Amino acid sequence: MLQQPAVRPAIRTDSLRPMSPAPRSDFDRSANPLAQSMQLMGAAMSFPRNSEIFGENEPADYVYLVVSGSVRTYKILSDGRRQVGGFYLAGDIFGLEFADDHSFSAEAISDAKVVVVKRSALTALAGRDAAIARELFALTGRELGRTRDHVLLLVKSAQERVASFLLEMATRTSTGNVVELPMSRQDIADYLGLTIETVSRTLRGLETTAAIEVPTSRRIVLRNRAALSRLNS
Amino acid sequence: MLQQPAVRPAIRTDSLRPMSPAPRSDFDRSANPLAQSMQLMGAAMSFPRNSEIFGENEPADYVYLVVSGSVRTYKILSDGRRQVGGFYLAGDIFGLEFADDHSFSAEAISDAKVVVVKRSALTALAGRDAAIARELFALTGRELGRTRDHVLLLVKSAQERVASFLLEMATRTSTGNVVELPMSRQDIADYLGLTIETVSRTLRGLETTAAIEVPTSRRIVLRNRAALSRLNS
DNA sequence: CGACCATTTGATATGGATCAAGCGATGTGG
DNA sequence: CCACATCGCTTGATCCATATCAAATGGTCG
Repeated sequence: MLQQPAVRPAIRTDSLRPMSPAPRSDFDRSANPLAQSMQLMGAAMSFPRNSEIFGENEPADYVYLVVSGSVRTYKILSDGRRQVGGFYLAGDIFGLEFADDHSFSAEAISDAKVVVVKRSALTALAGRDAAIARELFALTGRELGRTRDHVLLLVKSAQERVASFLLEMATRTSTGNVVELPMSRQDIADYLGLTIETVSRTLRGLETTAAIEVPTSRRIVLRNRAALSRLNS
Repeated sequence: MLQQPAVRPAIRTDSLRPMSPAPRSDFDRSANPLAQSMQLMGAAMSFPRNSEIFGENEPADYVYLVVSGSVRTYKILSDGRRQVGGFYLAGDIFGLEFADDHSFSAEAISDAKVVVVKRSALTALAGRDAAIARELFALTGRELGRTRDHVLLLVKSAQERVASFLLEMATRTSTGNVVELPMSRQDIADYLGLTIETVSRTLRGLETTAAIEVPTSRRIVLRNRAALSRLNS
């Protein structure tokens, strides 16, 4: 059901160092002033695939910017099931909290470079710089919007959930009609509130109706966006 | 399935007037500085039961504070189903948006008094008053937290959803173990992503196990919170 | 090559939806 | 003030989408 027991490496301060020249998938940090500031203020860290970045109930003293790779946030429910709260790709900011502690855990989906900024430093900067404050507020608003969409996703049929997910990923990665999924079927299932079997079968179903192609399990080609959107609700 | 077609009264400016002496269930506005400011800045309006306060896709030019009564926000999905986003009781603020338009509709569940504040006025005030800005930010954080909890709710079993809902309502209304529900079974069902039949049967089930009592359909007595919490996940 | 792990595929079980009545409270017109 | 219509809720019978259990397949890495 749940995948491998989470490795839990201590945060490795030896990997704190200035960013090296950007590898291919690094985020263009000139785009977003908040991400830009975080780059300047923060420390770059590397997290190997499946390693924990922070844990639920740990103090939320840092905010994180994905430079490369991708990240999932999740929560383990009392019955052992895992609910994935969201996926964060290069350029995305995660770990934003309003309470003292994190309400989710975060793990690297693939080897990830992340810039880590002290939350207190960020709020202090927001106090001095109104543009940053606005940006931070807007970011929170986007996170809220995304979470509201997640709620809507979870009341739809399996087909609708998978179709919505694919369209969302296509928008976020914007590589034409080819979506490279960084996450496993289990991650997708736990995000959509389905089982891996249902995700797999649903993808197969969409392939059968020629809405998508699945050349490899991590690569999906959208063949008929209109059909997917029609399912989208 | 969906209840009566929404009445759609124009906003009645004749009800714009200073607050009269608080009726019994009015919110104690001294508690929250943001609510306090909204009281001062805003106009009081009354909305009859089931009337629309704002509609999805309308410009989000106002923010709302519930003075008395209660409010639901919701969205109609393409297949006609309704998803309730949340319930807002006296003292709660709703209608907060970060885009130009509302992403949900809002209706009065029972006759409701609401204070309406221009969004631009509120953001202007936040620009001048750091305490208000903080409060607004914190409010957004709470809304985000509540929405994240809603996500977690929707992946649980019917029993767990209903139990969680009852516990949440008990916390929010804090009338000991007696919960007076302002909303219909249909409202609850659409919030929990279930049908009214399932909500009804699940309440009956909880009653059978002596976790709750249901003296009238709108009144629930929590007899065994521990049992409910155990279901809560 | 062989082991391991993710994914797919198949067979069956089940929780909640759907369809269909029944029931009780509330309000309305005669 | 009663008979009756209405509406929200409950209860019952059946169906179906997705979960669960089980096994086969395929890709990756030592």
